[in-house]
Amino acid sequence: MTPNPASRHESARPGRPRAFDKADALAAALDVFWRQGYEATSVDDLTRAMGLSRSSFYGCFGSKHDALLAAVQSYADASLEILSAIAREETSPRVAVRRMIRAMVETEDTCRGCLLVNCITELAPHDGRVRERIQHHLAQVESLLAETVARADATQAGPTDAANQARALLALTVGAITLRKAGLPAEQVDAALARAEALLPGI
Amino acid sequence: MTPNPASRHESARPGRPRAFDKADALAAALDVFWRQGYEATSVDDLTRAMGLSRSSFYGCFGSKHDALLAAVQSYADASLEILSAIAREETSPRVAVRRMIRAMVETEDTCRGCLLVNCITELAPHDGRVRERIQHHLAQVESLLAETVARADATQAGPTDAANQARALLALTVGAITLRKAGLPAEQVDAALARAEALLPGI
DNA sequence: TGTATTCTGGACTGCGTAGTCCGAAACGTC
DNA sequence: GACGTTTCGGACTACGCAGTCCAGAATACA
Repeated sequence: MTPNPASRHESARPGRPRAFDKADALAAALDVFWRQGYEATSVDDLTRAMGLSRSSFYGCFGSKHDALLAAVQSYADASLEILSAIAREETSPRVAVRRMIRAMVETEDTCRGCLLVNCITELAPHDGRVRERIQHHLAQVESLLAETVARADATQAGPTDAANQARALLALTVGAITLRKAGLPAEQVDAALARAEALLPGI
Repeated sequence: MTPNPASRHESARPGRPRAFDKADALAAALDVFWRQGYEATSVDDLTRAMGLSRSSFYGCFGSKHDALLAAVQSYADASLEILSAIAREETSPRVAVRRMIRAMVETEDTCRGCLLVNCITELAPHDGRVRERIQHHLAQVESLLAETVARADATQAGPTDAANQARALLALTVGAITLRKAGLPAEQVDAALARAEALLPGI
């Protein structure tokens, strides 16, 4: 085990400085996990993509599993930042919801899907730490959607209803991401999304 | 490679007869793939669950990947049979759609999700044979849903609209399966599904 | 009974795996 | 410049992996 993991990640301490940027390395690792999944990714795949030796990798990230957790956290943080920026800046709640869903479905390379969705299907049932982080993120996204939905229709039944509606939108989004990954053409998935969005009251 | 794979799977030929039932063995393999995924499953896991030796496994199924394809096919066939039975027997199109979605979401053990959804996220982008079979199955399910939706509302825009609506329902279902796998409680997912279903016209 | 054919258990191969370890290099500080 | 600390490259370990192979057992057919 690493003797004192936490203290090794601080800055401004004596000794030879790290020759790589930790954030860059994590981004590279995230990319590999995103494309290949956890089990199908070897530490050699990671170190090659990150440009690190094995000892640098283990010294900095602890283990393959810890690196995944860090990647998941980084992805979730970035994703939530994008979504809350939309919620913050877009005055029309309808448009905000549409843009949030589009932002989740249309990543740079749709056949990779969403890292978090990939981790749910591959790992959630038997990996408690991954599951917890993803559940937390899902809850945050759901809240964000629920707030926006409630803003769109102040006359609706109540917060429970807004939560249910937000969860339905979330399910719709996750399903759209998965159908895209299965190879369905973008137009078909978009048409289905548009059809579903148009039917939700207040949106 | 197996010299003549196809001819080895017929019945009534000379020589020592197989000591196990192929369908039972396939069902056991399917179960393991379903729970663990493809990469995380070793051939030892499979042979142990199936009660076979390695040579029996390879002699009968060819390879780990071929076994997965057979399991996927078997799962898809059984799934489609259940759904078309509902479409055939249920006179109310509304109820039929609701029951079909419930049948897809509520498998015996929801934390395993759906084998086909699992295979999409794990394998679809880089495994053409798995992707083709799943795409074919998704198209069949979508057709079935579209027919039922059209039956519910003969006055609607047309077959394209029914297809879009069916695809939206499919996305919703796939998303609900994934959220269940992520550990969201059944009541919450059911409430979201009910909310979404109630809003689709003609359902 | 004899023969051809197929199954079966288990040993075996070659390779890929996650993670460890050590000597040397590179830095901050004194 | 010397010292303490950290990083780095790469060899190394022990094990798990998918797939092969073979000798023997079990059957159908003649």
